[in-house]
Amino acid sequence: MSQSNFIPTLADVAKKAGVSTATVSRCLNSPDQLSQATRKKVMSAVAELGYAPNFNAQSLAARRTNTVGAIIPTMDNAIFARGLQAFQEELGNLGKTLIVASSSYRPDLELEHIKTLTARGADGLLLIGYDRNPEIYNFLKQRDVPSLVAWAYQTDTDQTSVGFNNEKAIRPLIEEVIALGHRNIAFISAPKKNNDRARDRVTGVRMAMQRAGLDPRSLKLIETPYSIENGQAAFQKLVALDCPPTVAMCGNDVLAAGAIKQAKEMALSVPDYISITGFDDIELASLAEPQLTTVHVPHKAMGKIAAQMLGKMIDQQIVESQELSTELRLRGTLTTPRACKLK
Amino acid sequence: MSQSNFIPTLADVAKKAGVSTATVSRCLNSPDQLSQATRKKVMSAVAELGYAPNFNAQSLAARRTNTVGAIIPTMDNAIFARGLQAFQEELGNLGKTLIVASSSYRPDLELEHIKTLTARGADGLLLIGYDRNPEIYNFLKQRDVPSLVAWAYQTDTDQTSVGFNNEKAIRPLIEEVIALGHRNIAFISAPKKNNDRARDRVTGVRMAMQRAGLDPRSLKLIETPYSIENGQAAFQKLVALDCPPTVAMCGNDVLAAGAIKQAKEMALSVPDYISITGFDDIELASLAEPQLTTVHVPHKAMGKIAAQMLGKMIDQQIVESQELSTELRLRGTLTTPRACKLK
DNA sequence: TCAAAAAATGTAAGCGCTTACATTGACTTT
DNA sequence: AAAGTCAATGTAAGCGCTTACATTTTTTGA
Repeated sequence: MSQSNFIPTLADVAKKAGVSTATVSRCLNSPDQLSQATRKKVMSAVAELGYAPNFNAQSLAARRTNTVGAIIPTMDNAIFARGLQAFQEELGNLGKTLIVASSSYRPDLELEHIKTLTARGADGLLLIGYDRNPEIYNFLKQRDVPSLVAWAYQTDTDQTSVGFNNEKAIRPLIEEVIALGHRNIAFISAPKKNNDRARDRVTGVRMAMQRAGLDPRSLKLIETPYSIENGQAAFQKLVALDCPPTVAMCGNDVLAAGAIKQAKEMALSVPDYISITGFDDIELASLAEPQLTTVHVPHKAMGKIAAQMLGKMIDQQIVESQELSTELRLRGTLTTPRACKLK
Repeated sequence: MSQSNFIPTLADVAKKAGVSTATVSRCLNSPDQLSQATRKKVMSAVAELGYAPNFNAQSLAARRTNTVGAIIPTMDNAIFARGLQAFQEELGNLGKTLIVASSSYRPDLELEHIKTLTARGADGLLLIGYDRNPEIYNFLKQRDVPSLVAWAYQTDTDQTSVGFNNEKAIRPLIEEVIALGHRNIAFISAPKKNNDRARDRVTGVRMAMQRAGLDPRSLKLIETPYSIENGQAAFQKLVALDCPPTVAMCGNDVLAAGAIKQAKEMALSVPDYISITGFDDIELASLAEPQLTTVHVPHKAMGKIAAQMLGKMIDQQIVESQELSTELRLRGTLTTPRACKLK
């Protein structure tokens, strides 16, 4: 307790202010219960000592942490980084702190993080997508921790969510592709396993093909984790095919960026030789050359709304799932297929 | 305590295993102190009850949190997102959790977050850059919280850091610019106030000009926060000048991307009419058209090393600041100035 | 003016852990 | 066989807060 790094406690403040610890606690948590005079006394003691409450003690005693956890696949993807940034800002407004963990798209890691965050007493959890072991949902229910699913929206579940329906979101895009005359379609997707968003996008494409009288099984599908390099590799595989597709639709913009890059390296004209589309509309999309045709997703808004919803859920309020709308962004990488121009 | 959402405590485990709470605690924290038999008993009780320690109680009692805090300007910038992702992964390996806060480049917010994170008992703090009120450093010292500065490296301070010297990092780039014959140079920087990294880059440029016999005051400097739009606006201002520069050097790649975009919109050829350079070498850089000449920074490695260093600092080990090296990436956006080709 | 109600404050029992210290046996030594 | 070691475990005192309940003070109303 040398004067140099002495950390004051509630009791120190109480002594200095000449009141009980309960009063100090009240002064900090519900000031209106105190008389003006006492409040002033306490406040100046707080200021003088530079007191800051010990968070752990606070949480332990009050049984709430004012902390929410978010488990995202990776921060190293603009869409999550951006959404999380907004999420965190709004959380700050609500007086809550964020703890982030990333699962690297691995269910086992996700489970582990969920347990850790729960042990830390997270008041609520933000999860990405629906797909996970029911065991996890049971655990959450058992622990009574509210959780919000983001980046996805489904109606056939009681899990609250904020996001969009991926199947529906990709629909205008695939319909445009088909309308332009494409019949030889490829899709570069993230691995569909454990990833409902990726899966729903593919399903959306297949359904539209069916509706248009095309054989959904004719879709050339490649699954590969999101990254520029993987996008390049997948694209290369596609154009090496006997009968290369006239359009390479991509599960997200990062993959699409890889495809564009590879096309350039191979001196294949986009979109004249082959069209390319993305999903997400990150900055990259409008910076690419030509600009990427993609589906715009309101990541920032989603993060903000997620924070508000989770805040309410933590306060035991009933919250309805919220569907956000996405928007087709037609830009330069999509045109009619090479074989049937002017068809 | 209904069977449904009953959360077991240490005491419950102890009772079930027929031992004292101390034994259970030891079993979890230093198992080798126990006899094989007891350990087994305890472990199975733990498993049976699905026990997980309450983090807050743990921290309160043990006076350490196994948590580190990071305060970054924004997650919404690939460099920090990437660095942080690596930081967090490595932290996970060390059994520590990360709490992130973002300051939005505002010193007041940074201070506030530092206080919050300290109150939460963060065992250590990751900070970006050196520039901050001495009051903050005093606070940290007083509270005895180890802190590591990243994304910068300076020798004339006792604050431990991991990063690179921004002045030095930009040197090969500006020297190349000058060597190519550019004499009318512009620099689009982030606001230099409270941002040593931005400032050092400008200083580096000025110093090189001086060394080359150019007047450093002739540097056309624009300060604007990092964003594509701001890059565009700044670039527009530059080319509207009576005597537009032959090269627009940018404080980072995001600004540079904006500049390239604007150049395209104005149909000004890059690099023939005007050269553009960036800093950071984010994915964008090699995706742009033409590819951006920039300075490569090892963000991922920095994040990882930062975690290791901070881990050691928390364990009271002495740690030396570490300098990382950057590398010039000459690509397509830089060439000789229009006025003096073949000079 | 005085009892009753309301407001302000104090008392003290935890919250779920860790850990210094005490205790208990089982083994060594001599 | 007594004394000393040492490993394994138990006891219990906190860690710094919150909050139910008790107590005191002030306000109110008739």
